[in-house]
Amino acid sequence: MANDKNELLSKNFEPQQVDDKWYKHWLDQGYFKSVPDGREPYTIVMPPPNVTGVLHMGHCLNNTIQDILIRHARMSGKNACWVPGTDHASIATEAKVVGMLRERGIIKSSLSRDEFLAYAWEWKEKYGGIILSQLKKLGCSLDWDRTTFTMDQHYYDSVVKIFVDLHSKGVIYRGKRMINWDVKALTALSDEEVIRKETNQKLYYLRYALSDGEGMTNEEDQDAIIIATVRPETIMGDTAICVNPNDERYKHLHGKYAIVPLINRRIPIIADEYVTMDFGTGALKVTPAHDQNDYALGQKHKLEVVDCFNDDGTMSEAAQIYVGEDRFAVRKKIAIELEEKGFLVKTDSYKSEVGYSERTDAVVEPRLSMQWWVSTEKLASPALKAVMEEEIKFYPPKYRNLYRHWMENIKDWCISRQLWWGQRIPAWFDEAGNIFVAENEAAAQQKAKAHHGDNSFTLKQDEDCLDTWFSSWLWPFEVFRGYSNPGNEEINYYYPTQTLVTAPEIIFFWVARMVMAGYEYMEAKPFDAVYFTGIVRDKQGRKMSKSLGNSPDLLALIDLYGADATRFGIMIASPAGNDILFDETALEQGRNFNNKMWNALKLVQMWEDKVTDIQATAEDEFAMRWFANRLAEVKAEVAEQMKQFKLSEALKVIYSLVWNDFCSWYLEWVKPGMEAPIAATVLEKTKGYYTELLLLLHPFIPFITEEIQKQISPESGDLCIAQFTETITADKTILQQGVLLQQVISALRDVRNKQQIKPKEKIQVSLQTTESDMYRQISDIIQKQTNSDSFEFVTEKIAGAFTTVVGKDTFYVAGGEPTDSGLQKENLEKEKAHLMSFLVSVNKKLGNEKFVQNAKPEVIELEQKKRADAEEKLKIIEENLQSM
RNA sequence: GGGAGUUUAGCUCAGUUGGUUUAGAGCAUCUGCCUUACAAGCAGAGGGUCACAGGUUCGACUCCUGUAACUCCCACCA
Repeated sequence: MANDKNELLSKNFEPQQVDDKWYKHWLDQGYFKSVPDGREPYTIVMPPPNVTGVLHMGHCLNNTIQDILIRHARMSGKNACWVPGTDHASIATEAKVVGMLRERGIIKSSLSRDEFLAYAWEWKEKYGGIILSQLKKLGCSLDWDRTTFTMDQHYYDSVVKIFVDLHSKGVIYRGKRMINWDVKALTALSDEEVIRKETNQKLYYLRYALSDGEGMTNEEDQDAIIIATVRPETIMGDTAICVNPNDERYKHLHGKYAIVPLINRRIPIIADEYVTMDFGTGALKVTPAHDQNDYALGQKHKLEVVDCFNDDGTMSEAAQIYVGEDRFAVRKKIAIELEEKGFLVKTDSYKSEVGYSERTDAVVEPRLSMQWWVSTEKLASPALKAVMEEEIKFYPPKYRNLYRHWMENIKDWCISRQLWWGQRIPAWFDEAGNIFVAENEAAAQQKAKAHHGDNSFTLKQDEDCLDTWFSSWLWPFEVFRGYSNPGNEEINYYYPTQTLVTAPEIIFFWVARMVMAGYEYMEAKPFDAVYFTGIVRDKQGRKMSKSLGNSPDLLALIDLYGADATRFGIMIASPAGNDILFDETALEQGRNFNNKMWNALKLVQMWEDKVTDIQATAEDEFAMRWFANRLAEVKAEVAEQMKQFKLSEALKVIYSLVWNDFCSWYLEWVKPGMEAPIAATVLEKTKGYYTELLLLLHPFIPFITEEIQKQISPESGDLCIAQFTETITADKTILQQGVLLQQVISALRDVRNKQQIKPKEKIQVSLQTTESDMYRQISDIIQKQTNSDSFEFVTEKIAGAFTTVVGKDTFYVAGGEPTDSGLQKENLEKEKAHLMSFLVSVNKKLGNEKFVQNAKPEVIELEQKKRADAEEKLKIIEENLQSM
């Protein structure tokens, strides 16, 4: 697969040349396929995107995280299984299909159910797979053979069976209630599908004349009652006016009647404490058909219900006027008419929360209607317990509170939708309105026959279908046919799954319900952990949306930067649960990182031509020992972070290890001179370290790591299925020596900068230290890294040289123009001042009797060491200052 | 109206049970470099009274109380 070793590598990494090649290779090798075996499983079921969807930044984040977890598990000896799929998304898809038909000049109502469904399936086959194929571009290591759709036959059947089962248990029932009605989609919505938005409205003050008992209007104002409403178009549905019984202004009106303007309906004036006296006029028009509260009031006071709207939000016959016109058009018109006829007293501007349909963005109409419901109380209790007792862990844990709050206040779930695309409700009615719930028509017939004792009936199936979430809550087990084929090998092996990665927005829609279904049907949790991603926002923190046009084209980004850079960019700053502010510069950072690694590869490959069997130098040995330990240290750190799902942090740490420790320090330390050879052992070790880095990075940026691995070692196996190596315990001493070396190099380079010594100009370094043995093994590195042509140990100050102190060692740098003693004096004075004030604070601490009494011995010891170190260093600096 | 969360360098965030050389990283900024792996780069530097006010403690970014700002969730004031 890999290029020939001697082939010239391109200047920069070109993802377009390698991404597809490797994805195809991994697929051909079947690396993403999982079958149950002796290994421990690591299972993730992908949150199935809507068939209507196209890949957006949210999917990118979500699936990148899942792929990182899955690849990390695969490389950790686990049997990794990641299941893809799509959701039929009843409302959203039906809306798309209706739209498509409209473009072709077909109206839905002119089609039979079967004809419509044929179009819907056609649409699904054509567009439904796009989003999954886009995930391949991202590098997602999904087990494609397991791809599941929520309307696959086994899945559809399971949904229906579960409906029947819950109905037989009395958990599912039918009831007439106030529901949220979507006038665009013409269906009921669950409470969760309603988005409340603060909306500017007008509050209309309307004058309702008081009735003399004969239904006559009286034109005098004192004989009227004024109400405030934001919905003047519903006055035709008014069946009472309500005031607070304690409201002195209206006490004389209790039991009297008022006249609804325009239609002259006579309605009673009732009293109820529900009404707030200081809102509006303290008098409320009661419209039981169009408001939840009014409905409750109506029930209590046995009021008539007048529904003045049609399904689609136009005025109904019952409204008497404006029949067939849209509710919002009528609102404007009726206000004018009311004003003209003297019923409108005034208007105020007013802000309130209005419910919008999540799917169609239509203003939701509260409506009384017969629907199917899931009683959630019993299902909720084990589901609440599992999260509270951390049998299921949430990352970040703050979402436990949110979950608890919802579960403790859970309401029944409206599951019927007046749509065709979805699982049809398995309930049949006879002419008398008896309901028979059964898996299929034959079974319903049997039930009906048993009920009637003969065949004197015809059955008609409920026209409605089920809420999408009533199918997606089975996802974690039915993708393994855990319900349709209970106890099969796969469900036993893969369930419970390990991690669910999803957005907090669907914690109620989906997460909570999967937990309920898991306990109800598998008698076990669906997953061990839930990782909540944040919301992807734009640079200014706004949500990405089509209307704002701030949602970047993901595929274009992948084309431009490559999949790895895209994954890097989205992951580098997105801790669990935090919203991420998407900024294209992060992708640039990812691309730059790829180039950095690519160039390191080029460097190492150049060394191939310089190999000899010479011995590694002491400096090489030091560099290698240091890097091996540094690598060990980071590996341990990364392992810990992965365990805690700190993916962003892990990536940052590896990034820094590669760029700073490996490229900036290690490679420079072992780099041979221009014409000099390199020891074979050094090259081999270096390639080994590089491979270790690639292993760590592979879950994050799979393509380039696979490519580089093949470049440095064409015979090696594929990184995709490679296993992480064991971690040794890092040696603290060598790590500290490494840090010291870096500090020395930086300090000397700083002197060069401050003295304005040109990079090409050599410097001469002298060192006054008590650790000359240690420095002897790294002196060549220091010289190489600071471009100095001499390095000597001395016992006193070098005249005319620039003095700088690192730790307890004093360096004298000569070279370039004569030293500016003012500058170096200033430098040392600054450091002196810093040490002095530091000493003051340490001394204060150590001088405090209570501190010495109460603090832990190791803390006191540390403070004493701090003091000793600071004093020693201060002494060195003062000596240097004196000799200036 | 109720609940939760956030507030640390210009930006995005780390900071584990209070003590780790008087707060770390990346990006951005500034200075000097086209040094043959890399200018999409290299080297170096600057930048924070840890939102504010109290309290507990020998010691607070870390614990407690209050205040402010922002974010999210839930909720039937027309």
